[in-house]
Amino acid sequence: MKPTVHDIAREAGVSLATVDRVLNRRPGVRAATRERVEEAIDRIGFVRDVAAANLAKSRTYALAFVIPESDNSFMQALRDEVADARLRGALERTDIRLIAVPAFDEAALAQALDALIDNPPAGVAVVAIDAPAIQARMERLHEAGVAVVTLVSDLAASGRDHFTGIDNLAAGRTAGSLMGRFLSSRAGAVAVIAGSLRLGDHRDRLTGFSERLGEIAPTIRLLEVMESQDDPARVEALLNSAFRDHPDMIGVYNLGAGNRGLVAALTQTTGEAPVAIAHELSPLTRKALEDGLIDAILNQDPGHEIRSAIRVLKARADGLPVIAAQERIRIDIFLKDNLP
Amino acid sequence: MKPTVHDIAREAGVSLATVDRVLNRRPGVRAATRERVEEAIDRIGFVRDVAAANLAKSRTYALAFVIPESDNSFMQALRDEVADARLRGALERTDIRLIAVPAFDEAALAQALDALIDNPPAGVAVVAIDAPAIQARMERLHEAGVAVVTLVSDLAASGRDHFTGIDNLAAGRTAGSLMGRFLSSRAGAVAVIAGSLRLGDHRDRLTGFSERLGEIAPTIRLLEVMESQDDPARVEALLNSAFRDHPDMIGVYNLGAGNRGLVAALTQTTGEAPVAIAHELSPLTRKALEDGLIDAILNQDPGHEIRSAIRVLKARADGLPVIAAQERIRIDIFLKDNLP
DNA sequence: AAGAATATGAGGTACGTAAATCAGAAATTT
DNA sequence: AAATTTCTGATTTACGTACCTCATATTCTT
Repeated sequence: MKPTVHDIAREAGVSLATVDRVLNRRPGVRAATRERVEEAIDRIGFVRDVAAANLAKSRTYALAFVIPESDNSFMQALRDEVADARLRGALERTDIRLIAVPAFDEAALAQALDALIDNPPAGVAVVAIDAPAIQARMERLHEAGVAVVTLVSDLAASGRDHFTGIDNLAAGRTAGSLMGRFLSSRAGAVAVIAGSLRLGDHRDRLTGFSERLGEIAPTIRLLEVMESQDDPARVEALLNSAFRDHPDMIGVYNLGAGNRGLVAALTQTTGEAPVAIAHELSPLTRKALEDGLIDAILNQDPGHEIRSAIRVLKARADGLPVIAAQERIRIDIFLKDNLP
Repeated sequence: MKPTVHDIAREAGVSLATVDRVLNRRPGVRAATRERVEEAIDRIGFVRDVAAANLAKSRTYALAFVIPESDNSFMQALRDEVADARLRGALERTDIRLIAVPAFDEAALAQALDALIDNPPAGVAVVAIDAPAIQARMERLHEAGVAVVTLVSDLAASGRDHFTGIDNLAAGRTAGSLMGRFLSSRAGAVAVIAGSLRLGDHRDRLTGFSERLGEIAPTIRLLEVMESQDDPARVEALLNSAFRDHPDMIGVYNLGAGNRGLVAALTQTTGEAPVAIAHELSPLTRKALEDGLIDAILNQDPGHEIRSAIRVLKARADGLPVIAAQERIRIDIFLKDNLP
């Protein structure tokens, strides 16, 4: 039979109250007694029954998710996943609030965080803009005992407890590998479009891509990176002019959002189709993959990210350790053949 | 506040006992009353608190995993994951038994299943051999009210409730895509090694691979498939002779186990390295990826599979529906750049 | 209409933990 | 040695559900 708190008490020769004090780090236990209890816990292999504990605590974890209200499908999916998690809240004893803030708007984000500082939940997950004002607020939350997680895009250095998102340098390298191998030994130019190089994740992807492509396909000429602000129209315009200016363009990597523009530009190309690689699986990119317009999609699963963030926030709120390996978000590669 | 059974009782104007009878399908409730209660449940949006329910039931789910005792790293990993899940059992209220049976041994598997029929757990997960004797036993278990899941390798048609594993046809196509694209427009031969074509998953992979490679790279000459019985030594021998017999061999796909033999054979090749694709990430294949010996690894995550199987078995044991989308096992593609 | 059968109500205990109270013991200070 | 502070024990209630018993109400049989 699974050992219970009563077994600890008996085993350590103390009362239930003392066991409770030790288990829940309440004061009023001499060091010697505490050790006796902990030793008994180890000896009989007691594991707290989380279900019963939560039931007794009737604890709910108040969590807040701060996510930009961009209309790109990835952020949309992220918000949808939060909404889903919100519905599951009753079962998981979470009370989740979704706070949508204007995208790229540092002031609005800062304001949202200030509101959270005034009325702090147990944990906060933020798709952060890497700016001092934001970092300062993250640290303030952290110091107030709030569990803090950055989502998708990390801060350079911050009071965050954890980053939930992919390794964007590795993602860029992966894109570089695929581009290089798909192009094989062909010679020509490759265009790269970023949303904004002020975003840490976009910078990392660019770095990784350039490095790896250089290693694997030195004959390729990498065009200067273009910035789209994640705007599909701009992506399309930039690409169209690039195709015009560089007739030998044989590859495109869109490392940001705005894939609608990528697909539009690719549809218009004539002659041999360029190799196209982009990020984030959506109905649009899925169809483009199936149609052969796009050759590979790198993806981070928004559902995984939200669920991981929730697990981490709950664990941190309880002062429990996080199993890093379990919370690593994978870089998925999708071809038309392994679509989920 | 989350509604409880008491709220249902009040709302439906019945006693707690009646609510309990309705919730747990106990007899002794008139149809009209039952409807009143169910209507109240819907109206107030009651969701049973699973944690409290399990606590009250002090229910544990007795589950059995039947897995071949092959020494290849994937089956090893699968068994390790079961062992891990076993340790978590106290928390998740599962009592998991791992039954290792000799690989490829139909009689031993049948015997193991017979033992389970005599002393049926709540759920069984089996890495099944596709044979009538096995199917019959699966159906017998199913009819005895045991939740039944096939693991990794599915049966053609069976009384199973669910298949936990990847779509192997899609996996084969994915391998075909990668092989075709990595080889680009080169001409030459590609070798395929299977474990045994009597295994459904290996057959599917082969079919997918051949189809897709034919579509994408018609200039490639596909050598006749070789069978290794998942034995590394045989894989190596087969490959060595293939390299000798076909000097234009530019690609290898090992769709079964025995990657140690693949790596050994690849290490000995001279001249331009062939494109190599294999299944299952392990320390060995990981290193081969990093060293550039292997170009891509397709992977199914054993941890995901075991956890998914447990979720499905628990849900089935409770008569709850399974969210198919959530239980789909993905085909992971790993290059040296996106290793986890 | 009496008896039998079936529905329902009322109330309790249990699951394993949290959290509180209060009394008494032990250690520390004065 | 007395007063104070710090530990510890004993006991209780609560969380939401399951499951049991017993009593009473309602319906069905004959």
